[in-house]
Amino acid sequence: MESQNYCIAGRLRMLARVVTGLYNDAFTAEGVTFAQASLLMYIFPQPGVRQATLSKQLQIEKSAVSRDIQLMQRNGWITDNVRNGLFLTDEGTALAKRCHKIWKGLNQRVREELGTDAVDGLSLLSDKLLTKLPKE
Amino acid sequence: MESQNYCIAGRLRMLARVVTGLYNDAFTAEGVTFAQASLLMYIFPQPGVRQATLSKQLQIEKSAVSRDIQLMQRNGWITDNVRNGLFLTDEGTALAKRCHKIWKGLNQRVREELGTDAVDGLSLLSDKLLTKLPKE
DNA sequence: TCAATGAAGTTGTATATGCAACTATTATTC
DNA sequence: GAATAATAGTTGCATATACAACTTCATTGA
Repeated sequence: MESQNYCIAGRLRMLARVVTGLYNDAFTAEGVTFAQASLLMYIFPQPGVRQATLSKQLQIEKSAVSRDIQLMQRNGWITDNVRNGLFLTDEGTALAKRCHKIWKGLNQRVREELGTDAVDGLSLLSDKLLTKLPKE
Repeated sequence: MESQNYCIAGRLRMLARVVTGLYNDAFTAEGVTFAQASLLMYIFPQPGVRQATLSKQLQIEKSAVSRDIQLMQRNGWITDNVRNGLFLTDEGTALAKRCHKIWKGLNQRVREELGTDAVDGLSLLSDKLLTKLPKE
């Protein structure tokens, strides 16, 4: 092999940019970004979830979560009193469901196009990266 | 398998956040972010490279490249007359070399900790994602 | 030559993130 | 129960990105 010394971080960041664009396109019809749709879909099945929990689950810095939540609240998708756990409004709930439908189809399609091996490759990488390299 | 339906985009984005943090830490001593170090290391071997080329190589939107470059220019790492190709200043060149040294060690270490299989998994995923799913 | 095209860059606007420092809330210990 | 420690959330500040619209140049035809 030749280019077998590419940058792990650089490659992952590039792929993240590419798939983000791909997924974002699928959600523009709903007027949400993928990041927002993702949060909606994380909150939906765990009503009352704490920002700190989402921060760990998604590995997003707590201040970033705080701001994402504030934005979603301004959009009317999350109720007030954020410090006592997160709850979707009716509108937020409906949106989360529509996003999930979109996501399910898209993610399935992407998995098929990538193929089992590539997806398994991601799973393996993911496992190693999240368990072997956590901040000590 | 159970959790075999995770979100491809979500996972990639999470991994990108994690490795970004890891690589950023390694560059803080030099006062650069990984994103900046990466650009320096891309420009170094291709003096006079165009923003449009970097945009394609890194899959970063051209306006984002433009702003990254402006910032690096303000930092004194890139010469003026950006519209005629990018050139590192002496300071930028020296910094690029130091960054490359840091990167080489870190990336090697990360590769070893991840293991060949995980890295191959990333390579495969990368190949599929960049060839099979490009914006039509 | 000069108008039409197209590529490259820039700028307005917005989101997504991170780090540090600060505040607020809760839990622990004397 | 009050002081202290720990956890959660927020805010100031900065970078990284994206999309759309605009500007600059360079190319190409008639």
